[in-house]
Amino acid sequence: MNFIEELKWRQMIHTTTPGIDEIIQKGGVVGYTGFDPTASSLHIGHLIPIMLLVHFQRSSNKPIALVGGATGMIGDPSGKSQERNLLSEEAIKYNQECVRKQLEKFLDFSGKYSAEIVNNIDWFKDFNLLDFFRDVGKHLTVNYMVSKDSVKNRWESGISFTEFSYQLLQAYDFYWLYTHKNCILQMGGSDQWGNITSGTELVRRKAGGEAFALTCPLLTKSDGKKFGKTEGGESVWLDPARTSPYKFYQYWLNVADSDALGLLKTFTLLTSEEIEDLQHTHKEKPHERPMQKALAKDITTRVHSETDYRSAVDASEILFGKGTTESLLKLSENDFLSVFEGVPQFIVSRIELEKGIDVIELVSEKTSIFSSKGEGRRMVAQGGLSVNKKKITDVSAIINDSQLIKGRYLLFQKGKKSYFIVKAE
RNA sequence: GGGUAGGUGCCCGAGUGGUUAAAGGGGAUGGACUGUAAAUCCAUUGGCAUUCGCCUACGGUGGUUCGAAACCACCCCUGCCCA
Repeated sequence: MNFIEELKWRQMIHTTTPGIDEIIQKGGVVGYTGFDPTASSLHIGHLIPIMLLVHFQRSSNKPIALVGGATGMIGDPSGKSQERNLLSEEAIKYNQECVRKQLEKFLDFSGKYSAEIVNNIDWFKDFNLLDFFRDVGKHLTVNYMVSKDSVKNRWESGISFTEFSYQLLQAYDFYWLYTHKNCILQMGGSDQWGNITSGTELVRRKAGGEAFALTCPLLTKSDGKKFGKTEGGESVWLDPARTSPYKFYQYWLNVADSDALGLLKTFTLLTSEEIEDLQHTHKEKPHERPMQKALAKDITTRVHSETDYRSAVDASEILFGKGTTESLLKLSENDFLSVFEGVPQFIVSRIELEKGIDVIELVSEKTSIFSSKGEGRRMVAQGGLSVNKKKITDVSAIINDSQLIKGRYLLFQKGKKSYFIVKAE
């Protein structure tokens, strides 16, 4: 399989430096991509460069994932409209360890083209300032650096010397990998073009060698919203502690039809035939959303696990399928808890519940499912509240302990999608 | 420092003495439709009581008035222009 051809049909190429096709043809190339440890987990936006590495390795090349322990301390100005706060050294150390573990899930660390993870702190920590200026700074002019979009875009609002120097560090990474690991290709998002070419330039001037750049397009959603954010605006993380596998699965399942094709190409390893089949099926039965289902299945399985995928599907069935009060009552306590994991919980006194509590009071005073009694009353009257999957329409209904699931839980729904658990204690 | 325009509900924005809890739009939430989509349509969007009603609200503090978000005074803040 040819790397460039593969990326082409997947529409994952934005720009490349000339001559890359011929170099890659021969195979056995070493290439890398960088990840800054700005958080303790990668999010789905990072999956794009990860997929670049995956395809790279699958087409018989050696991928290197660089964790930016050093560059993460500086902050990349690319795509950022303002100067950012620096993270503490400990935070970065912790983050880079977490990031490293996540990367290990995607790449093959055995065989001829075994992947490698490096950390640029290793070559920067003992690099003193004067040496850096003499050995690196001397090779690139400020004029050249200023002409980069990442710097230009900040010209009016201001950019610190620290962030300005970022591209030199990244350029040096490339140079270091070129000289120590024989790495000749750097990949990244299209916003990285400037930083990457600073690297190829440094390799050319300082080592007289030729290095290559490949960037992929930044993803946009058809509705114009930012890719990788939930409706609520929070990022979709790879770390199950931050974004539960269920939510993760749901994110992909809910992508718009118009986005699904591109996402399938970018994020899954399905072949073009398989993807075409899915498109056909989708055209015939759009309501079944085969593209989204395949997308969600593939990614959830690879990022989490088969088991996580299964339980996400099960949970979705109960939450959104024809789940009824009966199927709800059939769940074991453990299944119940795992299906509703991450759902906001409220605790209500069992004694009060035995006496019976007015729905409106329970929903707006004992808990904050609704923000006021007025709102609660309104919503109930409009059919916006269900208890244990049954709609409540009577404003004066009384909730008591006989309705508890497993003798302990009440499942409230605001509308169709928002769930709340009330626990009796 | 001088001049000028302005500060209204989650946001934008109308309103310039009384049927104004405050037009309109956006957003948000709920409902219908549906595919857990998009589009569309309907409803709700200060709090309490829900039955008349009561309370809190239009930058802040006082004042004029039977009555003010609107008029006056002072103060605070923001935009723009000039030095």
